[in-house]
Amino acid sequence: MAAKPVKSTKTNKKHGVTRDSILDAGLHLFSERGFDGVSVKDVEAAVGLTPGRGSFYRHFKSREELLETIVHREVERVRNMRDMQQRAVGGSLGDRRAELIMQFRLSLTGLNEIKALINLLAREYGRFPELMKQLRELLVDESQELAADDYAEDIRKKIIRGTDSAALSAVVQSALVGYHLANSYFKTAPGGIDSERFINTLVDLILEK
Amino acid sequence: MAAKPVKSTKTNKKHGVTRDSILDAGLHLFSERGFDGVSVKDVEAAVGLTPGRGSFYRHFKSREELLETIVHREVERVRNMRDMQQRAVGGSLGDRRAELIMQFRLSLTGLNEIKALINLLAREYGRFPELMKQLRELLVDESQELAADDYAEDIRKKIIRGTDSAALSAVVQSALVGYHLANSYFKTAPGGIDSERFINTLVDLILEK
DNA sequence: GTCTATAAGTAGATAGAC
DNA sequence: GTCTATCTACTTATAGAC
Repeated sequence: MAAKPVKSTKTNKKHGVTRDSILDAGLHLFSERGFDGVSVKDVEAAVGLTPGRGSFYRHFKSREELLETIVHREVERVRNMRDMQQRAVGGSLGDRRAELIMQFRLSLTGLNEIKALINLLAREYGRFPELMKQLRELLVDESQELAADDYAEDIRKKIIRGTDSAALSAVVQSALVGYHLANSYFKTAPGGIDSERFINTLVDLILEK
Repeated sequence: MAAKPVKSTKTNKKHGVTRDSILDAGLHLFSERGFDGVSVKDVEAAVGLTPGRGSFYRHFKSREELLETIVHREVERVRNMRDMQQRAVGGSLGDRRAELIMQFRLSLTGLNEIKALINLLAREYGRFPELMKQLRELLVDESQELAADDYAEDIRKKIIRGTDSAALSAVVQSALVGYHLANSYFKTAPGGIDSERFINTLVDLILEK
């Protein structure tokens, strides 16, 4: 299994550019200017290679392979982060209100964390369906189901309002995502409402009493 | 005032391609493939000109001018539509619940109407700030203030819940926009919740009792 | 692992004939 | 109003020297 010669333990970078530095630069460039707005030349320049000399191709076989690698790495990174946080917050206090507020805060900071990834894929809408699917699973499918289960229990206990826990989960998630995107795309909080005020209003809305 | 010679009443198209047909084609092409994904050649082909011959430039001085004209036309179109609907629904029934449901339905169909425009500008994030500003005014600033006024009155009358009408307006608008975008970008209703179920849950949430 | 050089293609835009 | 022809610039990607 460990048959490869001992060149270096992990990132054998000698003195040149690391694969990771290309991934980092690519994520931010693609996110800011779109896939077509970033030439291989731009990426080379960003990591300190002489622009236009094609040294990029020693690291990735094409511009498209770079994009795929970036998305995959980012999705995994965020999935791990979310799972860790979830374990940390889960049923920590008896106070459901405080717990919801904390959860919504984490949702917003989580969305902020993958801002660049969302941006990147939103730009390339319809062009890389396979990559889009990865984002959907992470952002919608997985997140929403988990919350819906909690809401169902709270509804039984008459802690939160309503009867349709799945729909409630969709409303809450949509509100948080919508708020985040309005902030992100228009660089202004909708109606000038800051995130704490937004979260408080949302929590008041779903809590019974 | 009416000094121009009587060439033709409105769209003097002789027999060639109309300016409007280029705008229509441009909107849909840009929306589907992004600004950089659509060459002048593509636009020419779409309206029946020989691709690659540059006849496009008799109608618009550049590809960028085409984009600006498209956005301006679309924003005006939707603003007019919204204002007409608003007059039609305003205080029509004594039933506030039915009225809210109707309003949210109109919001969602309105968002659907400008799907192509939203798509187009979301792709070019950060590149055409002036055009983005037009969309924000239409979609966030104008819409949200109007709703907030209604909510403030309803809160006084104890018809709807909460104390912060501006924040409530932001939550509602964010939920609707978030729901629309999830549908639009992932081509699947979040959590499999259809729009009527979503709207009902949202209305139940904000109504007192 | 980076450089030089270069191939082959496509883009936006213009001038002028019809 | 459309077509022919063309200029210039830039793109992805490869081959081979160091």
